[in-house]
Amino acid sequence: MKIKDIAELAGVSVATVSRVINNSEKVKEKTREKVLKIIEKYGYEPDYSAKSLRKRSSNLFGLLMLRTKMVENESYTNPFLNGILEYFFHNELKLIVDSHSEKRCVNQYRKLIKSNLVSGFFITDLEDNDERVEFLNSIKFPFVVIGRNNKNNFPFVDPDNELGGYLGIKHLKEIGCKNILFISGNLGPAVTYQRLNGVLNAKKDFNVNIEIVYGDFSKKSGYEIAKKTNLMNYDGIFCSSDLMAYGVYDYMNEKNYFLPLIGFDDLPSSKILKISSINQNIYKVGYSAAKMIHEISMGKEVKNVIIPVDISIRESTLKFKK
Amino acid sequence: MKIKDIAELAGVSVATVSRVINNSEKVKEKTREKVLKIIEKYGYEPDYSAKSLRKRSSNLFGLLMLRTKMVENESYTNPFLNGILEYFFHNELKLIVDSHSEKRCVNQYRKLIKSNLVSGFFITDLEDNDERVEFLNSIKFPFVVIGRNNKNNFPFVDPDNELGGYLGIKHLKEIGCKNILFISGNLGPAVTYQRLNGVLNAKKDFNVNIEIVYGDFSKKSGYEIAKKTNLMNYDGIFCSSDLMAYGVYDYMNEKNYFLPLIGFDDLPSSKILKISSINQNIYKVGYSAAKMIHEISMGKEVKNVIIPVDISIRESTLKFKK
DNA sequence: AATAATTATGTAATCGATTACAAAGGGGTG
DNA sequence: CACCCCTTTGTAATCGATTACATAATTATT
Repeated sequence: MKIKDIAELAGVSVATVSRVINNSEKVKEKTREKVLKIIEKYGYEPDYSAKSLRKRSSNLFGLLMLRTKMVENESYTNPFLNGILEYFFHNELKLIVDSHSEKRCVNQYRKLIKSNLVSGFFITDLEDNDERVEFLNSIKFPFVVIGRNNKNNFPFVDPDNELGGYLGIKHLKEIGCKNILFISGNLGPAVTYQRLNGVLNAKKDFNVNIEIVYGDFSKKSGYEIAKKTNLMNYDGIFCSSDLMAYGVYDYMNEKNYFLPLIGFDDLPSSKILKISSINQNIYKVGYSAAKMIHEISMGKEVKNVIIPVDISIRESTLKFKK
Repeated sequence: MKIKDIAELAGVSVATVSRVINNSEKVKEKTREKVLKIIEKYGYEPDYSAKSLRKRSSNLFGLLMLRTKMVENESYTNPFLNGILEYFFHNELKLIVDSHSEKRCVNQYRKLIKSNLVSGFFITDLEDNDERVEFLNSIKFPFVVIGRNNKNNFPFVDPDNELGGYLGIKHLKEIGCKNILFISGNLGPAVTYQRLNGVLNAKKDFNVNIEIVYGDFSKKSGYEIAKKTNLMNYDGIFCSSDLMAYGVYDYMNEKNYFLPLIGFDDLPSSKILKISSINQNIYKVGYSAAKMIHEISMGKEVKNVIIPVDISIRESTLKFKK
């Protein structure tokens, strides 16, 4: 069933049918109804390829994720996808999901662009020394980066990690902590600095003592830091990742000695372990990114978006509330 | 840059270029090299729409997920996607991910088909009273169902839930349990029966006492069952979902009274809580489903696939080992 | 060397939509 | 009724690939 068939059945030309489908030009109301009836009756849908070929544009967008990160950051993917899909669904856009390995992935992007398969794409897990940086600088094609990238001027959506750091300390202060251990991630990723900044701002605002040590975001590093630190010196612990908080939690469980504990990321497990955590609103990140790539692809000017974060307060801190 | 440009630059006709690209017919080696050099030089990629329009087929496949389920079964999505993407990546296929709400989703599938956008799709979370069942019976279009559906004869991929039930009991027996409480999911979903069957088979084989009670897969129901049951009567607990196991775990923590505990699904949190669980190998489910839809779309005969499951043994049972 | 057989290449139709341009239809006015 | 203007509709070119068929080039056969 193609446009020609519909045209014949309705006794009009293909141009008229096309006009009805696309609301492009004025069509007499009577004709429109006649055509719509036939379309409805036969459940006609325009051929996707023909349409994009002729229009020289598609409503497909690409999301290429690093395979390793996809597995590591498992709990990021789902809300992020959900956010994108929510926006896409309401705007009749479609998402192509693909994975790529660390190396030689630029070719995948290049292919996507050159074959006119997508009208834009999302970039995740971009690091400064990434081969994609040079590539992204060289193309004139719509894309949105998830996560800030200090060195470049790419359009981005990013959770407000700084606010997250701030909120964590604020909450600890509120339940009465005065000597806080902040377990930061390793210096390198942008989020490390952002979270740290928030913590330092809060330190000023709330006048608390904060000791800073550095892990590497992993559970293991959290555990080991807890082990080699004299926890007696502190009355609250804030970790720059949930995984590190889980490590600390494990250690505290072993020693049966508990301090107020906050993580960062609000992974599903934190709910189950009842550990307070900073929630990054990844769903909204996805939604905003989707909106952004859509607008960019239509040639609109866009502003970068910083998504506010929340704190999910649970027993790990609540039970210490004075 | 289109095929005509390449043809002119290489001094051949478009047909020849097309032949080189598709390895379709014999092309003189010298000509091939000449053409490939130009293609390489200019980074030419065939236009995707033009290709699919002419070929009347695409290498896109669709995955429509229920929004509610996507959020609920968060930890399912990622390994499942990963499995699909792994296969797709190596076979140059692309995945379109879309979401749909409970109602009126059949139209989305119909649209996908009629617009020739995809060459097949995955069906997830299919229930017996689903409006999609009738639809799927009515179409002649490639699809694969994830999860068995007893009433229909659709091609499917499914984890071996029965084996999972069996392995759980087997393990409890091995660490010395003789009176086991099995907390089943509610009667309804196919998995409930499958897991239950495995449990009953194991009961016969291993000669243990098993009491069966019914929850609804949720954490809350696990907690409440634990609360109203006299746990003293048992020396081991096997839950038909990790969430229920978490509920039981919570209760045991409160009472500081512990029994060997196994969950089902092996959610990420189980690793952190160190609760033994049945691992469904969702990654492999995805991979197999991808392979299957690919083969179906090429007209091959396929056999349904049942993916073996494992048991992840952790402290929740290990520490009771005699 | 002439012819047949085989291989390599080119020409042009085709996939199913959109849209520029042309043409027809309809209404109002003097 | 003739003329003009505006609305509505139709014709045909076009997007960029694939491929049936025709033809040219090459090799093999006698």
